[in-house]
Amino acid sequence: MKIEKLIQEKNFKLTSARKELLEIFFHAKKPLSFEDVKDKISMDKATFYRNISKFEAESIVSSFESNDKKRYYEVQSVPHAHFICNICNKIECIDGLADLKIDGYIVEDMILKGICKQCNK
Amino acid sequence: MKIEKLIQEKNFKLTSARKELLEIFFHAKKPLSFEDVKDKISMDKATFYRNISKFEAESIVSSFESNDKKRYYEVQSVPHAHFICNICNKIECIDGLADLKIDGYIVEDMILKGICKQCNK
DNA sequence: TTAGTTTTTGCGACTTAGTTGCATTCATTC
DNA sequence: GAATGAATGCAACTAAGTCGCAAAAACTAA
Repeated sequence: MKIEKLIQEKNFKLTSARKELLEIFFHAKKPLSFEDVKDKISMDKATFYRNISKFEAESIVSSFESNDKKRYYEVQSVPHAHFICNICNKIECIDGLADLKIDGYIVEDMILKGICKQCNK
Repeated sequence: MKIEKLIQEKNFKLTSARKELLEIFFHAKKPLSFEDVKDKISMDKATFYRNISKFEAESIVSSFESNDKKRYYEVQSVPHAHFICNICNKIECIDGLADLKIDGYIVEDMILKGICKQCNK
């Protein structure tokens, strides 16, 4: 099971909270907030945030703030941009954008805001 | 005085809170949060947020969330991107990026995150 | 100028995402 | 299968932003 292996590689204790969390994030098609996760599994928010913060420190997940004051998390995989709709607040992953070079800066993440396909009809 | 005129054009009452706020934002070189503003002038946060929200509704200012859970505001002028440093959290305006076209979407804003010039030394 | 109406302000109470301290429970190691 | 160090859950807390309300300021017309 690759999730168990990943946890042990990082020298984290193998707890069911961690397994459940990573299970959810590895199967998610889009970034999730704590609210999204707690609808799927019962977990104290302190446990969620403490584990997520460890996962981020180990570069297993990455995160960003959306329009709704919530932070969204996803498993780090292929670099891609995120589109946040200013009308419906939906978050979508956008692949295939050439990565941006700006002199002297390292661009690690790109967030686009505007009007999504659904709302632009 | 262009600020007075602007307020009156929008049919807002000409109060000193509004004049002071717009004065600050028109002269700012980068987006500001409420915290930044209250260091410059004494203003109740409710007054700040209520006025800012009116300015946004009238497209006088625009805003985005940063890494630090705060919202940053600036006067709407030439469209440009923002760079947020993941290390020092500083926000910079980035001009001269070609605007991105994505089929079916309207891109209104671009936020880049990564490592800024200062931190990348 | 003033009297009347409406809008804005400031205060305090509230909301909500996220954090922290602490006692209990659990995973690991010998 | 005990010892021990880390992880969990709970409750209390923090901080950005919102809301209701009474007082104050802006505009309007006489």
